[in-house]
Amino acid sequence: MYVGYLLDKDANMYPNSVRHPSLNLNPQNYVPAPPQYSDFASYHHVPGINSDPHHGQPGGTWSSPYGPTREDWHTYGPGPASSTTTAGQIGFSPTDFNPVQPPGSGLFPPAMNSSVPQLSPNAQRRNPYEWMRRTGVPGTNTQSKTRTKDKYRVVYTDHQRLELEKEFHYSRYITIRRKAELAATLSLTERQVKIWFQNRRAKERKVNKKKMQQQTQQASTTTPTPPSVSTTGGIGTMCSSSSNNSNLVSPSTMTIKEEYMP
DNA sequence: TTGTGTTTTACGACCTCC
DNA sequence: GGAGGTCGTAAAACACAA
Repeated sequence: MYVGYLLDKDANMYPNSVRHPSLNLNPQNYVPAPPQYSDFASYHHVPGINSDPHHGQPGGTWSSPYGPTREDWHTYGPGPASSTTTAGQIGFSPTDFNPVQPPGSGLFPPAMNSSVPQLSPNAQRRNPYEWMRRTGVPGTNTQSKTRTKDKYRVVYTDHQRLELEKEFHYSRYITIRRKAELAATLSLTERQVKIWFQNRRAKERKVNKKKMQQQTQQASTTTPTPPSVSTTGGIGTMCSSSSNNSNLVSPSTMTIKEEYMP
């Protein structure tokens, strides 16, 4: 999966970046992260994308109320803290995708160099140039129209997807305010951000459903009695601003790595 | 190279909430 | 009534086996 590829690729990208505590924490916008999201406690937001006042918080540490740090997730390593970005120039450079920045490589990421190993499993089968071919040069933010009739759908850039994923990991439901911010910084429309989150939740539900089916299948074949479904962090514990989330399935039974396993 | 299955954007229908 | 939720689906983009 691409995102896994992206996250792997960005393994050392975001070391000390923090999320501004005021971002979603105002009374009406704050979406209390469910316990299962404690996995993302160490999720760090991109400082580079945060030219907006909500992401600034220089040097601060977002003391997450969401539980202990997860080692799977703190692999966001040192990353560029570009603070001079504007919408469309989202503090992004090709080097952002590479934890190791060889000196002198200005325009192209180390992935372009054969000496730098690919970090993700997908990368082994992906052409290192593919991210360029598919989405154009990052930073120019040229989205590829995929149809002659102007647009059927665009393919989001790796960076756009990465940031959206990170936001999603922070909260399954994006606030209006944050949606506007993300849309601005990623050069997307708010509608696109909204729909992306909708699709992303649908994807998660699909994955969880699949896992549940596998688990029940396993249980039925291994044990004579059906296993009791744990309610702690299980189904229906998803907490969100949405009033209609009872059918959501908690991802707590899976790790990040599981979810983004290629 | 090609056929096929999966994933990713995008939309419409419908529902709930304010 | 508008905004945003899920659900289902279309179609491009993509991965991969044959």
